[in-house]
Amino acid sequence: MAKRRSASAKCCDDASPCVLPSDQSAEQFASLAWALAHPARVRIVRLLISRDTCVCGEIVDEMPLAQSTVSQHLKILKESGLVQGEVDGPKVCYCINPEKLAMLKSLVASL
Amino acid sequence: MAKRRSASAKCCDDASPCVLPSDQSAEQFASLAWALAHPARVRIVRLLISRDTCVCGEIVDEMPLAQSTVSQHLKILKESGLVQGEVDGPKVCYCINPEKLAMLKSLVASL
DNA sequence: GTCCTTTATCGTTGATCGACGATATTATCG
DNA sequence: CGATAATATCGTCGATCAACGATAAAGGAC
Repeated sequence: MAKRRSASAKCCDDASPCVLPSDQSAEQFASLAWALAHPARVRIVRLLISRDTCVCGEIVDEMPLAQSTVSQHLKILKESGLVQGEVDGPKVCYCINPEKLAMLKSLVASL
Repeated sequence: MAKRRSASAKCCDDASPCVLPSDQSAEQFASLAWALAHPARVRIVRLLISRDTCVCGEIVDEMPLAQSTVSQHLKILKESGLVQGEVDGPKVCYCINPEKLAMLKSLVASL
């Protein structure tokens, strides 16, 4: 949602980036907020922060959701940049991206 | 979205609150994040913070959106508790709810 | 009382979310 | 190479978002 806003006339023409005029920062903010706008994703992020060791499929076990659903949430988190995935054999280890997390904190703190 | 999660089996039965098990805080977090998960709402919140005087329909002028759309966003912000509206004659003045804002900052900072 | 202004609500439409099961993908192991 | 395990992706479905225009509602002004 935060990424590809529907280009509904009036806001932007053809090739323009379609950010609300003069506020690209709001886009960035909303994009990060969006990543955490779902309880499951909040839990995942908290989990990843708490465990320095990047977990992988343990996340699925922690959540009352299907594996595919968790995978989708992870994808969203990855797209937001808050989370990074690293392939480790057949598994994938996820971890927090500290820079993005710091950026989020900074953006919120400077509200 | 943050409020009435679709109750899709498996997660909760009849009258249960349907929070992800043992994490009601994630619900609260997500609810606040959701309020700011749209660039327009980020801009509105920033606007309200910058102007100590609670603005009203000026918000509409600041945004490239229809009046009804802005009103909808304001409704969402009000429901999140981040913003309060106060009737002033025919106009309505909006302002930030400092407590909710503080709560948001606290939740994010303690990530 | 009637107009005008301001804001909220309604109704619609298209797009996206969020959930799931089923299936594809990829890598290790025997 | 074939089987197994771990993830990702696909396809679907119902619900919600986000936008708009049109209309209702409420208060002030003349």
